[in-house]
Amino acid sequence: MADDAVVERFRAFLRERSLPVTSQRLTIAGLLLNAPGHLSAEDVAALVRDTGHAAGLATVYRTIDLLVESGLVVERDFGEGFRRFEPARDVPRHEHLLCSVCGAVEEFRDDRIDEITRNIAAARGFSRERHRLVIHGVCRACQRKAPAIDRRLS
Amino acid sequence: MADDAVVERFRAFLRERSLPVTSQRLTIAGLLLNAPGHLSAEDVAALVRDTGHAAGLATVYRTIDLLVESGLVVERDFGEGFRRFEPARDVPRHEHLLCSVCGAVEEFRDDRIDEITRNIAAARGFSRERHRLVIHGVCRACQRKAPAIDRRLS
DNA sequence: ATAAATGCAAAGGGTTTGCAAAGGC
DNA sequence: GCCTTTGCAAACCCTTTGCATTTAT
Repeated sequence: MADDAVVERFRAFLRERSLPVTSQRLTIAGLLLNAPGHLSAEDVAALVRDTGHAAGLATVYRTIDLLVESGLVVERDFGEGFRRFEPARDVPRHEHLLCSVCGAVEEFRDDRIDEITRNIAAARGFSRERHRLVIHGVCRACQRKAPAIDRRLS
Repeated sequence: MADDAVVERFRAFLRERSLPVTSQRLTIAGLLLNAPGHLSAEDVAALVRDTGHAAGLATVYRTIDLLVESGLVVERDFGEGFRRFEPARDVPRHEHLLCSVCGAVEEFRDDRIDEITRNIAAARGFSRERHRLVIHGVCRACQRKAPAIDRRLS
């Protein structure tokens, strides 16, 4: 995993910038770039530890910054009080559903959103850079568990 | 302003809960509920000071919590690292445009967004609570100033 | 050898909380 | 008078930064 295609692209990015290719950077990149997505910085740090590697939290943050600058990772803010990061591979214009019970994130894509936001922005004389749409709710799995809890509480 | 209709509703909310009606609470409610919208907690605290009143920042936060619980104020998170609050009066389902230069917030409404998110959630077995759509870009006013800056930088 | 990255701990911004003093009911 | 709020400062969470040490080039 430390030498797969997407990590190679990060390595190339570092070389272009004449930045040292350190083992921490490769470890973090290898894990985050191949993760299923939507990890917090702490999640990444935990992954590093769990795979038997070592990297301080500050280094995780600093490496994530580089991955974002390289365009290989994108930053997400779901209003949870912390940021999440996902590999750019998945990015081509998708939106998110966030489960308010378990924090799970699902993705969806709908071209109408893009078109609508484009039109709205144009009508307001707004130069649109991007948009963020998040649907908050309860995922299927948590709904199955929820009724029992509701009964207990009421 | 301290005794307008919407502040009366807050007063009623406090009474229902048997909570003391303090001058700080009325001041904060009167200012926030009648504000043009999208204020941070610090904005509210500054408003309090600027109108010759006094209330500690902690009290501002605590009172905002009550206003949110009462449903008279809604909380917004535009990913700026802090939260904003707006009177619920404006809320009937609107979305936001956020200027990434000056931080100005504009609102718009589009019923298709609601319908689309409803359908997406249903298709995923997601019980939808709400959604948040923010268009990030540069507002008309900032675009007028930007070209000069661009030239200066390049 | 040089310049940069690392790790740790301290600082930072927004927000919350503990506790003595003040105030509504 | 009892119970809650208030104000202040300390604590808190996530993130960034300063600095001595280690590492890539």
